Amino acid sequence: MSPTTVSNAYNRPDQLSPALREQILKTADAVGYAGPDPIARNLRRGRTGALGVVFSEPLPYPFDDPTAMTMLQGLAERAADEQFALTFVPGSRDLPTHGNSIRGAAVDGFILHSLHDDDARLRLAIARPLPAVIVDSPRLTEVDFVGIDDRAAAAEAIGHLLALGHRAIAILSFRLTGHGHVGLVDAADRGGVTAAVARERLAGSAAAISDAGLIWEDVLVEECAASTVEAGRRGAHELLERAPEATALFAFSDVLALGAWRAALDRGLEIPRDLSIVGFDDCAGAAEGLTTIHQPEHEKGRIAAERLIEGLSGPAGRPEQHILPTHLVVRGSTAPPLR
Amino acid sequence: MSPTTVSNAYNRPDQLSPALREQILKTADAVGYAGPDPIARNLRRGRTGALGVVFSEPLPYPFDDPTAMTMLQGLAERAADEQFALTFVPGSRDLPTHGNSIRGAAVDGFILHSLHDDDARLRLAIARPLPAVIVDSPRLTEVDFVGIDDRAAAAEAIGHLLALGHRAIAILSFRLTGHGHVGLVDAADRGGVTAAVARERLAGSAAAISDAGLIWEDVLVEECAASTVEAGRRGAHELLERAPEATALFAFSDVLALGAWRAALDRGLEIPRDLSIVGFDDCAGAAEGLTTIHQPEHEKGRIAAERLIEGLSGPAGRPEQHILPTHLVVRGSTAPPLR
DNA sequence: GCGCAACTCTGCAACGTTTCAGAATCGCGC
DNA sequence: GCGCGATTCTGAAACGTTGCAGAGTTGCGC
Repeated sequence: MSPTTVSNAYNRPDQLSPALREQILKTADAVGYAGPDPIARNLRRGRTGALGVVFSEPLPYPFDDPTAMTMLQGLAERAADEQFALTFVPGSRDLPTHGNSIRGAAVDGFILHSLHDDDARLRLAIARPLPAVIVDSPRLTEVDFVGIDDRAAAAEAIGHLLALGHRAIAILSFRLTGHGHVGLVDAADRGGVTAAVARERLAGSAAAISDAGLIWEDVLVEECAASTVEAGRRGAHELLERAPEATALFAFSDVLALGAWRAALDRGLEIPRDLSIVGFDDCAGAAEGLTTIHQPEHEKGRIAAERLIEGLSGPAGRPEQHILPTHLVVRGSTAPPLR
Repeated sequence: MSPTTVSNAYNRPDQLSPALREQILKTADAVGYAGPDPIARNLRRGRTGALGVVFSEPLPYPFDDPTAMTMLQGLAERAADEQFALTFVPGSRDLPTHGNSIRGAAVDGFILHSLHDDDARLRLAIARPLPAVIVDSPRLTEVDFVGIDDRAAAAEAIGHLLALGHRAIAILSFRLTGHGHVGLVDAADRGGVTAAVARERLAGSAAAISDAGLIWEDVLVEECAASTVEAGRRGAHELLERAPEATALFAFSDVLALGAWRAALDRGLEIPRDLSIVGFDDCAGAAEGLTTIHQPEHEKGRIAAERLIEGLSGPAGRPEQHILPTHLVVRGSTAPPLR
C-alpha cells in the first residue's frame, strides 16, 4: 500500500480497484487518518483554494457594515461556485504587524477592499506573485480594479440637492486618512486625503458646488470615526452645531446618513422639511425612505471574484478597470429647503 | 547565501549580520522574491495561522444575518489579537461536495456554527486531528460548545406572552431540517427537527404552552425558508392567513420578527394592539421597539475563538460547555390581547 | 498460445520552507 | 599567541503530499 495508492484512494477513485480503495478507507478510519493533509497538498499543488480578503479596517468593523457585507455576498457566491474558501487576512492600515499577515497569507490571490493610498499592505500584496483585484480604491492601473465613478456619483448627489434649491449644504464623510482625526476638516486639509473613495467624492462635491457658483471652502466637511450609525449621529450633531443654517446634508454612506437622520430627530428637526439628507450605497436600511446614490455592491463582489479566478487560471492578462454604473434614488429624505 | 540564511533574514533578524540581511532583502526585491512561501512554511511548521469557520447555510446568507455577523465580530476580535486569519469554508449542509471542503480546509481548527444534526460536515470536521468549537448547535459532549439554553429562553418568551394574557400564540421559525420544506409544520413533523436550536426552542415553547394548560398541537408553527426579513414576512402572512385569531407571535429570530411586523402592517394590523410579537437575538434592528430575547452573540464568538486558540496551544483539555445567559427585553411590540 | 492493451499498483522526485546541529570566523582576555 | 566563547553562517533532514513514468498482472482477440 504505497503512499501514492492511498492518495489515489482519496483523489482518483478510478485509479485503483474499488476493493482496495474500500480497504484503505476503512484502515484510514481505524488508525485515525482523516485524509491527505491539506497543507502538504497545497504545497505540492501550489494552490490553497482560498481567496484572500483584505479590508482597510480591522475585521470587526466590516462585519458591521451592510455595504461591505453585500459586496462579500457577491464575492462569496462566485467563490463558492468554484469551491474557493474565503480567507480574511488580519490587520489594518495602522497596525505595525500587518506586513507579515500579507506576506504570510496562504491564499491564491487577493481582494483588496478600499485601502488607503498609503496602506503598506497594498504594496506587499501586489509584490506577492499572486493575482489581485482592488475593489473601490485605490485605482491603480497595474492591478485589476472594480469600482464606481465616485466623483460623478457625488456630483450627482450634490446636484440633486442644488436642483432642489439648497444652498447651505454640509458633508458627512467616513475616514479620510489613516490618522486618527475626527471632526471638522479644514479646507486646507482636504488635499491630504488618503482614502481615494472619499477623495473622489469630495472632488465631485467640490466641482458641483463650484459649478453652481458657491464657495467650496465654505462647505463644512465632517470626518466621522467610522461608517456606523452612531458615528454618523455624533458627526451630524457636531456639523449641525457648527452650521445650524445648513438645509441639506450629503453623507458618504447610508449608514452615516441614517445616523444623521437620528441626530436630526434628536434635535427636533423634521426630515425632509427642516433638513434634506442624501446617502450613498442604497443599502437595505435605506429602502425605508432615504434618498441615496445606488451602487451595485453585490455586482462588485461578483466581478472581483470573477476577475481573480480568471487571473488564477489563465496567464495574467492586461489589468482591467471595471467601472460600474450608479444612479440617484430619490426617496423621502430630500425636499426643497424651507428658507 | 544558504536558504537557511535567507529564511533567517525574514524570520530571525538577530541570527545574521544587519549588513547581510540588508543585502538579502535588497536582492530578494530585485529578483522578485516576496519572502518565504507561506504554503511551504505552513507545511514545515504544521500550522496555517487560520481558523476555519463553517456555517450551516451557503456563505452568502450568513453575511446577510446580523446575528451571525455579531458573533463573527467577537470571533474576529479575539482571532485578530493572536494574528489569526479567518477562513470561511465553502459548502452547505445539502451540498454533496461539502466533504472535500472540510477535509481539505487548510486551517488550524474549526468553528462550527449552528449545524444540523445530520450535517455530514460535522463528523468530517471532528474527524480531523484539529480542535473544534461548536457554536449554538449541536450540543455534543465530545467537543467544546458555546451557546445558550434555547429551551429555557423560548419558554421565557412564551411565558411573557402567556403572562400578558395571550392564549392564541403562533410560532415563526427558521429552517427545522435540511430538506427544503417551507410552510406550516404538522405537529407530527415536530419530532424530526435536525436543527437543534429550533428543536430546543420548540421544546421550550411546548413546555410553556402545556404548563399553561393549552394544547401544544394547536399552536401553529411556520417554517420559513431562511432567517431573512422577506422570508419572515411571507411566513407571517401564511400564518396569519391560517390563524387570524392569533393574538401573539413568537419568532425565532429578530429578523423574522421584523418580517412579521411588516406582514402585520401589510394586513392593517397595529403592533402591539392587534398582534404582539416577540423576537429572538436582540440584534441592532430590534432596538427600535421589538420585545425580544437577548442573547450574547458577540460574547459567543469571543469565547469560541478563545477556546479554539486554547485548544491549539495546550494539549486538548476536557471539552467545555459554555452556556451563556439570556434575558427577555420587553420593548413596545408586546401588550395584553384586545380580546 | 501469443501479443497487446487495459488495468492496478508502486517508487521516485520535488514542492520551499524551517529546525537543528555544527562549522567557520572573529574578538577578547590573559 | 593561545584558548574560548560569541557571532555568523551553512548543510542535512523532514514536513506529507501528488505527478509521472513505469512495473507487474490480467484479459481478450485471433
